[in-house]
Amino acid sequence: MTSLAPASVTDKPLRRDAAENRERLLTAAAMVFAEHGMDAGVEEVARVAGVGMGTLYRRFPSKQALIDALVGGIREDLRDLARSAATRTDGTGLEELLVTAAELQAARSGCLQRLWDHSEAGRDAIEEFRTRVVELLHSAQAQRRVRSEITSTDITMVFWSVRGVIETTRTEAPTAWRRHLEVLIAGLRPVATDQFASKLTEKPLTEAELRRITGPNR
Amino acid sequence: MTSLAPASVTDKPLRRDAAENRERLLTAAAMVFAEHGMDAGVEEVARVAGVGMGTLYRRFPSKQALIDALVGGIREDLRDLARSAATRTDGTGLEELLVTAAELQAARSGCLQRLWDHSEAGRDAIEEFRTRVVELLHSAQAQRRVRSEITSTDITMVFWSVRGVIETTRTEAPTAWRRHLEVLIAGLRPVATDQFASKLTEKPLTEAELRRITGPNR
Amino acid sequence: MTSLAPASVTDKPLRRDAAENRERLLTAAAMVFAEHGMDAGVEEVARVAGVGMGTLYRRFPSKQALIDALVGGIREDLRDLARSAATRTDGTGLEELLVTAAELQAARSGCLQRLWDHSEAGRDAIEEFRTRVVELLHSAQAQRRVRSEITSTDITMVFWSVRGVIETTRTEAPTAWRRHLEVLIAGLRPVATDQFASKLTEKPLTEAELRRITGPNR
Amino acid sequence: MTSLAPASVTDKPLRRDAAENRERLLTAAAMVFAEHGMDAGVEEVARVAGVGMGTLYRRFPSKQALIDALVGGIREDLRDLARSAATRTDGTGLEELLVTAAELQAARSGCLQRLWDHSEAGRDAIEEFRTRVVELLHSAQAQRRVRSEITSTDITMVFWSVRGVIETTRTEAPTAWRRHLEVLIAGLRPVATDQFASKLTEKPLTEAELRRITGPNR
DNA sequence: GATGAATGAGATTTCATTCAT
DNA sequence: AATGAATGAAATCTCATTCAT
Repeated sequence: MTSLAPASVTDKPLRRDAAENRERLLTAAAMVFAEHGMDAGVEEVARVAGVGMGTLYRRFPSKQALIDALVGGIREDLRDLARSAATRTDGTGLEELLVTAAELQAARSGCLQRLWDHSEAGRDAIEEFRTRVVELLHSAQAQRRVRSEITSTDITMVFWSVRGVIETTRTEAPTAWRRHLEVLIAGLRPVATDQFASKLTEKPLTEAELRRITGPNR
Repeated sequence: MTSLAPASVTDKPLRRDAAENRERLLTAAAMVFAEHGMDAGVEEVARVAGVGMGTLYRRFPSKQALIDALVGGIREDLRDLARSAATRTDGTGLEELLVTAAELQAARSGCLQRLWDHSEAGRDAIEEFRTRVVELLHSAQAQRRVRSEITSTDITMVFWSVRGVIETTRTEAPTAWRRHLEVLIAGLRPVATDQFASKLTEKPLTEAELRRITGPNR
Repeated sequence: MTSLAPASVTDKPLRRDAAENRERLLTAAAMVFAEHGMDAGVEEVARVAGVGMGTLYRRFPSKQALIDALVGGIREDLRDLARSAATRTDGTGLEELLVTAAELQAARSGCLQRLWDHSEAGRDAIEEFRTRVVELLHSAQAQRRVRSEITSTDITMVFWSVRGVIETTRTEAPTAWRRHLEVLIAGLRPVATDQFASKLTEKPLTEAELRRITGPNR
Repeated sequence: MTSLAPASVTDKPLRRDAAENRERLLTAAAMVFAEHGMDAGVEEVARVAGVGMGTLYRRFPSKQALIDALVGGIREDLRDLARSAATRTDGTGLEELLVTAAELQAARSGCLQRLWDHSEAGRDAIEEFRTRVVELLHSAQAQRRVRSEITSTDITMVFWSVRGVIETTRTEAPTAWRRHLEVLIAGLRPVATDQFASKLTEKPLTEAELRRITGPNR
């Protein structure tokens, strides 16, 4: 997993102390937002990071920018997880990704509601992530680990779905989502031709709809 | 489905106009919170309801109380949906409830994050709801519509899970959750004995954990 | 002289207490800004007005809006002074206006630097003011009280010029501008044909330039 | 005209690079304050000067000190202009000074409001300036270029007055003050004995008042 | 000596709640 | 009882000044 928020390659590198403070602020923000939600004050974030308010605002020009940096970092981590999963050739990469991405969401709860929305931060990363998901899905389907009806948007909805469980259980049962994910994966499997075989009858979420949800805010 | 928020039976009945204002406020709050989230101001709620701030605070002693009333109403509606599903005797009641409860969550998005937490509002309703879920699950399992490994906490997590999809898609694809719910239900089905049969290996969420999540805040 | 800030005719009238607070805030702002400049904090304004911060921000959505209201009020007062001066038929109206407008600037020092700039507040009033100045100038010239070379922009510059004296002297010699205005008016008088007769050689400020200075900010 | 801000004779001379930085900072400050007013941040000044914040604060212990240095420089320039005007023996020195001092104010707009106040910077220079103005006035009066009623404080108010025009017009009509100054000078001329002869009736600003305005802050 | 990051007090603005009309 | 104006604590953000590198 990469650092919380690597400096963009186009910006001049930060001085070492500045970069350190940036990391501390992102870590602190992750903690504070995870605990109190994104309504938590920036003062608390600065306090936890052990820096002054001015430092926070020197590194991030607004609270929103801080949140964006957090979200961007998670999205880059998601991309890296997808790359890693893509190295599997036996069709299990998708399942690996479902698990590792859920672990990531569980570890970074606190700004998950921004993770899947229009926000610009980490756009490239999330685009690559989605491309990898398509490939991983095809590979899984080729190996008959996932039935052919399933679309990549169905997989994307699994990430959203897991988020709902994580946010509800994070405090009291922080690994409960693992059980739920097993049920979800079971739902993706090819179906035996039996009495209650669950053929999907609803139309999948279209790519266009997905882009309206996660794509750039028009 | 019951009224949005019937006065508790222990309170003296409100005058008719007062009761009307109460309903208007709850309806307005549902709309406003659905659109702007619970960070929306109470002034906006009062404005949409067409009443003054004083009236809002006469009916609900705090913003929290207003939210609680909303949540309580939804919980009572959930209970009613469960009662209704319980009238089915063919084992399909659980599936009916999963769908109707999701429809309810979709219609009442805006305070869903409070729906499944500790809050006191509608406690009795949510307790009865859970009892009914247990019965419905047993009935479904008796009819082999759901495999025996599934526990009632697994079902509860389905509600939480659907919430994640609803919150992400409500604006752009308000029925997308239906497709996802199909996948989820497929995951509950008995598994054919084939290569990738999805035996659940993770331990289910325990009743105790569930109570720590949704039970009274200690 | 009109009230500090008459409610615009298009807005619904304020409740009496609200209107009172509005006036108190404008009066307080005039005092505070006059004393400490426009850098003075809004908290001080609220304190002097004897109201809470929230009240200030209920009446004026931003500090800028408060300043605009002040400026708009002064501009309306300027217009009224011009109207009043216009009732004179003996050519002395212009001189009356120069004096009364200076008195007004002296009484409302504190936001004078905004009085003559692009700001939108009281635009109609300032436009009428300028029209009246043209008429008053013509009348004065017809009576040979002002020499014919003088343009209305020369008169406008007299207002700006007086402001410079007022701002410098307001604390220590609050009526010093009266003497200076006499010198200025002497400079407007017809010139006897003597040795150092001051024919004006510089081109006057054009109307177009004047509008770029005081007109709407493009 | 002297350098922007020669080091005080009592300080040890600065190293050449330090002196250079000092000049660059003063030049930058003049530009920045002229454009954005004295509310402009010191960071902007340092940026324009091409030095770091630390350097700025090494040269000037506070923002106020920077402004004082600017003001002091302008005051020394004013003194030099007065000295230069004093070389004229034909009574036109005063008029020359009025023009050149106005040109200086126009060129150094940005801290004009501090130029004529209590601030200590360049006190000696401004004192000499005032002495020269008295001499120049007497000379002009001896040559009948200025009428005898005019006092030196009247002349001082002309500088303040011109400032008002410069500050209002500097962006859009940077030479408009020249026309106004002509009107002002006309107001100083001896008056023909005609109908509307402008005898001055207001008492002039006294020396004592002037000192309260521009003298040391008690 | 120069740099620019860090500081934190103070500024503006918001909003849940109270209260006079 | 209803209204909406008033309240003020708390939030976000700025910037003159200090300090570690």
